[in-house]
Amino acid sequence: MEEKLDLLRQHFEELFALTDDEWNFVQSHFQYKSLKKHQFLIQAGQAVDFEYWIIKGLVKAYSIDEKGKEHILQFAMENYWVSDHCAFQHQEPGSIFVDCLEDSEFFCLSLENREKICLQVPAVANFFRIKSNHGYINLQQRILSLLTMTVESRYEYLLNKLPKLIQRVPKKLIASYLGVSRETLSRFNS
Amino acid sequence: MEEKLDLLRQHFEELFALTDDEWNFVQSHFQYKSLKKHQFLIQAGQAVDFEYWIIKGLVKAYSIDEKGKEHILQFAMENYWVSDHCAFQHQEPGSIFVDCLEDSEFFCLSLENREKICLQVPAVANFFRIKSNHGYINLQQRILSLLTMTVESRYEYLLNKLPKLIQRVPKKLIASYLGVSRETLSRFNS
DNA sequence: AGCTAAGAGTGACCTAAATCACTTTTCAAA
DNA sequence: TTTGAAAAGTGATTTAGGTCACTCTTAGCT
Repeated sequence: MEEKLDLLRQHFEELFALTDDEWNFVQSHFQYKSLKKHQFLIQAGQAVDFEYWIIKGLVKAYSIDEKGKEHILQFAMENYWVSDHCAFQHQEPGSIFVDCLEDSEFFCLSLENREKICLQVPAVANFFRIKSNHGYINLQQRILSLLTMTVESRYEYLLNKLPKLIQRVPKKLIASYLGVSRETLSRFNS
Repeated sequence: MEEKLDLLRQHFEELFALTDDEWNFVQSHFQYKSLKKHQFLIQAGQAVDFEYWIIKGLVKAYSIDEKGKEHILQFAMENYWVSDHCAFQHQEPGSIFVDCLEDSEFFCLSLENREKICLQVPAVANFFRIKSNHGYINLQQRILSLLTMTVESRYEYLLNKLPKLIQRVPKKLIASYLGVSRETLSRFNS
């Protein structure tokens, strides 16, 4: 467990250094969780008590439409943060699912604890500020790619941006992430 | 100008209170700018020196594809923050345009000044942390709406979410925001 | 008030991608 | 090592939405 917490500390300190005292305070607000492939981290309709930092593994966050079709909002792996951020922030029942594509391990942070460590340790507030900002920028680029690019160039762009991800994820899920049918994506690869 | 700065202070204090000293420090890092309808706040290819808080007015942020077609990334009005966040954060030439749909006024914040006030005043770091988080949540919902909803329901959703905006913006721009052609949107309205 | 230009509606036609149906390949669990 | 299920490929058909061309309407400007 010590090494796992070290990874988390390194993750924080990529942006802002923490004193040992600060880190001890911060780390005491996380709890550990481990799940097997196919298990759910978050289910629509249920309370979303945590955001999760992924120590190891791979998950998909997705919503299911009226026709039962799955739409991938995000893939998240080592060093990523994942949650139903909307439900988490407003402390209401979630509307998306998050499940494991591989056996995965997480550090869990409740909203109360997040606010506590942000108010207590300014470096942590700044960490999440910068992280959120990066996330915002990424989502803006994804929106632009959905609005401006063809399916084919969206796929190439993703291949280029996250090559390791593609190896770990079935193509039908990539298709869903790109907003295109499995069949159409298949016709481009070949 | 005093009343305008008061508006900005109110905006900050919606989330976290500031002492008068803190506020004086913070506000000294902003500068005022005013533009007429059709003038550019940001142009692709040029440096993006600021993020902008909108005191009054309405702007559109958009990118232009190879065919010269405009794709709206964001509309922003009173109390919104707008920039080419990606270029701003990385201090590189921008890739989007922002221009005024109405005469508009702004408070401008440079990256250097933003970091300065965030490190100096934790409440400001927390303010931007929460704001970024809200922005992230909004963009996730927009992505989901692009992936899961039909054009018609995306339009209804937007009408419902930002009714005042629709009144101030030509429908062809709404169409562009929704990722659909002017003609197709027109057929739904009627 | 009159004029220009932008915005908006609408019909005809076209195309990219969805859908459906089926086959082939890959992989993991018994 | 077999075997059943998930993943992936592919052909035929359908369809939502794009594009083009034109008209009608609205809003600034002088």
